[in-house]
Amino acid sequence: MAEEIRVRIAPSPTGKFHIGTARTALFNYLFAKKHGGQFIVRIEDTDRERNDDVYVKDIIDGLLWLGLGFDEGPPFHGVRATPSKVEEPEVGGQFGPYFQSERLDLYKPYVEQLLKEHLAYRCYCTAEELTKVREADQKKGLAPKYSGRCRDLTASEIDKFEREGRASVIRFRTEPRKVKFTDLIRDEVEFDAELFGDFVIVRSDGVPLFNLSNVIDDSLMKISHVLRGEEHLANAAKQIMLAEALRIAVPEFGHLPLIFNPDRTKMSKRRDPVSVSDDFRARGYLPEAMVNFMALLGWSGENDREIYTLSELVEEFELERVGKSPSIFDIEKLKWMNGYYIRNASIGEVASEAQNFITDKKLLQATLDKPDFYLETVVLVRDRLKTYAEIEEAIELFYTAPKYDAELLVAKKSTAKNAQLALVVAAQTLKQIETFSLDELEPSLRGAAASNQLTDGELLWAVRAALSGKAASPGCFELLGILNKDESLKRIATAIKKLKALKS
RNA sequence: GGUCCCAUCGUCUAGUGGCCCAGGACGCUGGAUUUUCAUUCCAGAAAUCGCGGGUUCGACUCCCGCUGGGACCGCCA
Repeated sequence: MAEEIRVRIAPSPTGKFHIGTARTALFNYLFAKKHGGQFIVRIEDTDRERNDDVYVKDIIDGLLWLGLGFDEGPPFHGVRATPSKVEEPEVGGQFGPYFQSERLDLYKPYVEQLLKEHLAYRCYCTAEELTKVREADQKKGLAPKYSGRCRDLTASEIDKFEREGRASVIRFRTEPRKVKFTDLIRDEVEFDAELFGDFVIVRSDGVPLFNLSNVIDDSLMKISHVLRGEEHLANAAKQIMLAEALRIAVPEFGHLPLIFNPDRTKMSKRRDPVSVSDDFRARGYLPEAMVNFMALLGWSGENDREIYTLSELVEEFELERVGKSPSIFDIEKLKWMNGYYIRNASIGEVASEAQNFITDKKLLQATLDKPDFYLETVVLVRDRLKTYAEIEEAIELFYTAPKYDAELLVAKKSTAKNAQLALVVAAQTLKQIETFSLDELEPSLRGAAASNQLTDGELLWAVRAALSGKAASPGCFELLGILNKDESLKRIATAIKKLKALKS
């Protein structure tokens, strides 16, 4: 099989780029690149009511952000989308257009052919009639399927409907048969076509429906493998029937297990973090962590390995190692992985990426004004970050004197009295030191603690708390080193005042 | 209701008849380092492999049934 591997994702722009779509895109990308194939994006925007171009942009931006550049797809330089990070992928392609709404004419001959060969027919039933029947069926516990009322209309009946100006849809004439296929992930799958009934393939406004346009486009675009969510499993059977009727190529299908919430329900737009841009990118997650994490949802490599870059995934990816059972999206593990990637990124990268998450204008300006100082602060906080969004809270103490309660200054096994003593002693000691360096700071303060019957912990906690105003922060000496003499002494003085006030 | 799919620690998963009274990771607990937090390191608890039958000398692994969960059944995709 020297056939070229060509895969696609076919999102419909009816919402923000969904994490499930992203995972599907990832697996398609990995599969294609592993085999030297092409990854294609086709926007299925035939549902005029629900489409919006802002979603097209969101989807394409998201793909590029994740690093999933595509070989063919819609243009993103124009109005419909803009590129973000990543090297610009080749866009457009010889099988365009890549917006389904621009391909409507392409479907016409196929529909005509189906009609002519009586493999499809016009149905004049109104939507109301059908809903009524469907609801009645469901109540009776019957499988809801089309009755076939318009299946064998006579010429005069058709004539009559047409003269009445009745709208019509086009239905595919489903023959009683079994549709069998070998799914790349689920192996042998079989459906009884009779259960589908004669499904609609063209709407009354002449726009082809998903199953039809999808299968025609896949054929026209020479798609070799279709990897998509499990919710499409039954569609595969319909599409195979359609493709056979149309005498066009049928791609290989592979249906990926779905991703669920912790409560085992499908992730929903309304309550769950599913938007790649809003819920992950904007919250300070790294694309590398997202990719790595998503890959492990349903796929696993060998040797218990957990950490993979995109290109390593391309290298290791095997469709055979994709599981069949649905997985739950565990945000805790994502957070861990995100933190891992932050810790392993360079200081420079963390600094510049995290900077985008500083919302306070003055703080942001301060980091911009003194980039070297900002870099130093990042060195101190980087290992504590789980997401970039935490940067602001982590570094603000380096820029403004903190607000806190006096109680904070007292170490766990210490007393307010000792805390005050510690601060006074520390201040005296620090005043003697000209330039704050770790080498000098540490022995001096420890010595000061010892000679005043204070434990290291009591003294260092008090000083650290005075400097940071937080129960958790970088270390005492690091803080002193970066805040420097004047600011440190000032904060310690404030702390001493607080303690005095506490007593009275 | 019908059809189809799925089923190993709380979660992501390894495991393709004996190496598994089940391995890794997240999370959790304890410890070490340490001035706090985080990092790092070490240790631990955590799955009678959904249940019941088979097949086999031997089953997490194969077969059947059951149960549970999910998806789909639109003039959405």
